[in-house]
Amino acid sequence: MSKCEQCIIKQFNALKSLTKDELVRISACKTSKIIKKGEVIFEEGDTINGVYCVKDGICKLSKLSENGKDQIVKMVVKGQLIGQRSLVSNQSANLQATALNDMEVCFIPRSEIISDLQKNPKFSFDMLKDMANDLREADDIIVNMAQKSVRQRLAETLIYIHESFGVNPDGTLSILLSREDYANIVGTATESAIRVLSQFKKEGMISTIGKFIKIEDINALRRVE
Amino acid sequence: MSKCEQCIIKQFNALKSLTKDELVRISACKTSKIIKKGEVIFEEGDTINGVYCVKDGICKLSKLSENGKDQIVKMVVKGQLIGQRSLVSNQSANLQATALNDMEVCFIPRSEIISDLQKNPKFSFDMLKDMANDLREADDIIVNMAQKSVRQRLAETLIYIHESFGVNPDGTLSILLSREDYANIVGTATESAIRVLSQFKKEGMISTIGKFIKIEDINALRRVE
DNA sequence: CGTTAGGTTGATCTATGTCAAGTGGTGTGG
DNA sequence: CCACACCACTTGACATAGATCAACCTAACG
Repeated sequence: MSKCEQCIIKQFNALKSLTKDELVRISACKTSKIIKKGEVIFEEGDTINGVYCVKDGICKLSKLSENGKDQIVKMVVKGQLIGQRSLVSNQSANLQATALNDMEVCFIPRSEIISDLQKNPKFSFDMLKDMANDLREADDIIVNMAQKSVRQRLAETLIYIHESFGVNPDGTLSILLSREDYANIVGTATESAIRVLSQFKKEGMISTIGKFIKIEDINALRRVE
Repeated sequence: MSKCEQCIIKQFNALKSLTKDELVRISACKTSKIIKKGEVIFEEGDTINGVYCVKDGICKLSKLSENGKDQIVKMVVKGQLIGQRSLVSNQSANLQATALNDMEVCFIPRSEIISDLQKNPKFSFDMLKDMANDLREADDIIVNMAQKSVRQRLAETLIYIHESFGVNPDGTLSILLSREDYANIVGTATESAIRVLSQFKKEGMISTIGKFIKIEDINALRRVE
């Protein structure tokens, strides 16, 4: 099993602020898991008892509503942590995490991390920063949900994915989402998302290569009103 | 000027985890302000350079969207802090804070608080908990926005206000909001909010006493689909 | 091959946004 | 103290984005 103190992934999250000793200790009790595409890492109500550090792959955090849809709240990629919120507040998960890719994650049990949070102020300050950032994004999403049209939200989602998660060599979005996933991000019916996407295609803003989407005119997408 | 170490308000927020010495130091450099109803404490883009501790009154945190509406994201009452997010991430405010009442707040400059955050792990852990809580609420709001009707959201808003902020002696909601405020919380047009409220009234779930709203049948509100 | 899941399109229906008109209360300046 | 203006509120009529239901298509996969 690889060692946390040598893991480059930690550069991208709060774990970078742990001391070498702390990392060695964590390394000793962490477990590494492979998660298949589509598999659920944890669901709403689960007691997670630790955090996951995503070494590879992508997952979505979503929440089921009574009407059966699940709203995607955030996407998490390589380098980020999941489960911090539950860890800190010591509550069960309020979101479900589902792999969108095959993933590789490390699980660090609660007890280890909590003691570090309480002893290493740099570490907890870093985690605070991450959470502050998530909070800001969440607030922005609330405003978008309330005030923008499906068309606008979908355009922004495409731009966001393009800019945050990058593209494949052929220029297609590196993250492959189903039409239903897109609908669940913008909070609309699948058919509506489909219609808007084909509209974008007709207007030349995007194209499709197989199942993949390629953004052809990002500025046009930005101009969508 | 009153002293932080003796202030009972701090019980309700992360400041309770500061040591007596830290509180004395903060007390020495804090400033106290009276803010009139309707006044803006800070707006989006402002560099706040500190946190506000709400000693009395209530304010709304909102964000303006391009179309001119401002979406209310959170309401803050006596005992809570505002500006933590910006403080931690060292960014300008992404929300506007507006007093809904006459308020009394203490302003604590950034430099003081930051050093405590970096030295006192109990304090930063407490703030982390607060922020984790905010984040959870924000995620829940996203899901509600995406999946529920205006009628449902408004019903839930009334319940939320009733349970979180309490009632006056005559049973009316202690927080007085305009119809526009209600609309801006649920993210709808003012006229729509008005219509739904009068519907609730017609159905006997709420009544009005002057400008105040009284919840008559909270279970019926809970049952709103 | 048949079966299945995802995708697409068309035809409605409905919640909600928008515009417009009218009411009542409240404060201000003459 | 009145009249005016202003603002929050209310209600009606209408327009429309988006949900829902249904049919069908295509590709993957046993």
